[in-house]
Amino acid sequence: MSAVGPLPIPSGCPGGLCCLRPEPSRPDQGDPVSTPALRMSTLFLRTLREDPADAELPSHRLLVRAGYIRRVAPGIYTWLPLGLRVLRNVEAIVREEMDAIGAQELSFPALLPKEPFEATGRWTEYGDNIFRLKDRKGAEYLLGPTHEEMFTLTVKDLYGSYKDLPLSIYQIQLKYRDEARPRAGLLRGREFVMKDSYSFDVDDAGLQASYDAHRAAYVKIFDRLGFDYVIVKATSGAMGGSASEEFLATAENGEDTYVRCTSCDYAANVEAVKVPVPQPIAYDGLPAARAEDTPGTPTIATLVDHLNVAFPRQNKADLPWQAGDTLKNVIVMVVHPDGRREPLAIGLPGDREIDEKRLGAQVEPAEIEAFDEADFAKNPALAKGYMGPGVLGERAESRIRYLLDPRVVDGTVWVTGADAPDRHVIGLVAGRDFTADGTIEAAEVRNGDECPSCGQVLETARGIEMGHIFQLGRKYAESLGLKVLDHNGKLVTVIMGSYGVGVSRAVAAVAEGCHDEFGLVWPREIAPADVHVVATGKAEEVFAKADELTVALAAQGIQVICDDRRKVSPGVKFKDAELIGVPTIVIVGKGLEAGTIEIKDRATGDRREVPVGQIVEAVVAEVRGAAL
RNA sequence: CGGGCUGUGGCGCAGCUUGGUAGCGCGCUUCGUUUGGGACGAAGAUGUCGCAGGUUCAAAUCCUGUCAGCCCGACCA
Repeated sequence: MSAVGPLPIPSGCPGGLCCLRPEPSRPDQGDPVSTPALRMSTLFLRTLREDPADAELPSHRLLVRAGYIRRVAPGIYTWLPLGLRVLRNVEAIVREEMDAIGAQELSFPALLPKEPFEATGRWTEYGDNIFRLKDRKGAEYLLGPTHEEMFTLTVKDLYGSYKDLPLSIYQIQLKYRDEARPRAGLLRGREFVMKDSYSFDVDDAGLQASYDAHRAAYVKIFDRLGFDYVIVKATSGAMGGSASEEFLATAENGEDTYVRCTSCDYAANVEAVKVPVPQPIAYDGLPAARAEDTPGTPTIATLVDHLNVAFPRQNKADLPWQAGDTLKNVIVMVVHPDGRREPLAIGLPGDREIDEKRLGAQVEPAEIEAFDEADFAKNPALAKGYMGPGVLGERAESRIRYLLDPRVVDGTVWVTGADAPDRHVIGLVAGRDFTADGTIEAAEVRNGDECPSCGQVLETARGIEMGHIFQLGRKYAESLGLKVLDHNGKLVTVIMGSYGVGVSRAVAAVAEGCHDEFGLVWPREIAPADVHVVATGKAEEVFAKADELTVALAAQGIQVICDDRRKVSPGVKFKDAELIGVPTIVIVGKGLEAGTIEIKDRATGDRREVPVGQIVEAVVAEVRGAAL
């Protein structure tokens, strides 16, 4: 048995703290590369007994408490040694899967000149979200919030022929966005690590192939990251583009709401849900619409109450009037990027609210503002609280564009405003009595809504956006002039795809999904180490054995954290091990007298005693087995 | 940008109503005891009480202003 003393640390490692860089991929020959262990006695780490006051979400709380990250400024964090290891592990997975589909890694600066962003209009469109700065000469720069321009311009710079394509390139880089409200630790920061890749193809078929390859790679990445996720249809947001899917980590605390079908495999971000359009209904023989006095009924609730008192239903006596029988008309102000303001009227069933996110996605890149009292004053045709289709529409008196919820098909019958104070129209038939300028997906999506794919029931859930893939199309290629010569010698605009993974966000998302009351519970592939060896007791023999085991495991290429702290009570060590969340905990202690060492599974709590002589292979099997 | 809350040692907090020596727990240092579930004793170190004005003999405490942070909402990848 070796005496406790200087540890046989592999050469090149000054103190066991040096292995913070991603582990290089192992040589194929199968010769295990020894990995320096982290020793708690010297590890730059301080765990906190209490939760930090400014953290709410479990991921934020635990990452700070367990000593993975420290806040420096709002939305800006330091990666401490353990955290950096996890981050690097996530990066390594992303890198491997991107490389596997032939994407090539490069790295753009985070500090960028403004000119490319002016060329695409985003210097202004991105607004306050850009961190801007000036150099000593007064030239303007920004910290890149995203790098579409750089990717596009660099390809333009170097390539000019269809023979050069297809091409997929990516980077893992820090991004900067001056969030109005950074929150939830790493989940929404102002500085964050993102993998973004772009594909460049000459035609739609090529784009589709590149998209499919990325999609497959993303499935592998998120499978390996080891948390529950869903792939949902999405809108492409400010980036522009068409086909689009998001990878969401399922999480109650997530910021994104999505729906999934309880019967088929349909899933979509609420912003992207398309309402199933009912068949038009024949309206021959329906009674004519009639306007009635409905005093004091400017809201749907007051209107429904009044209807049931003053105009109880005759034909369906057992069905009182409901909010869904009314057609609610709402006006918003659409503000275009050039500052132009245009009112927009939306008609939807009275039992639904406008979902501002869904509406926003429809009018992108324009923004929505309230249509206020002053705006009403400028449009005398509008009777606030009693607006109806009578005056709405581009060819109607108000000249305001009027779009309907897709549920309002021809033949549906409604109660709606009569465009005069205290008056409503009953029995107004869509298609017969009014038409609109089109339809719009702006009504809220609710739990229980009909699935647009199979007609069954949708349920809503929350998630964290982890990845987003979409077919960008020609937007950036056009505005930046990225063209190549095709095989006929003609210039064609390149078609691009855009694919992002929130790398630092993934660390938080995994933590959000993988923890218990005691601390973090990392999936094996991204854990800061494979094994956490805990030496308990004060016997020299215990520390010597823990040391020996640590070295032996490291020699097998296993990453080890060894709690070799003297004068620290076992309770503290156990608590720290559980907080830190390495998947396998090995306890060298009281069992040693009987010749055994304990292996404990962090996730399940299962523990077993293993004879000292078999401990190395038992741990190796545990690690390799679970890691596949 | 709206609403709410909070700024006191590295962390978590009390003290403020009613002005008068800046306190507690954790952590940290030293010594001793302890060592299988966040040990114990003793002795220590660490504070421009967010900042700036004002009132007062005297301000962490009262007044005015200001800045910052967190949470909810809006917005956003």
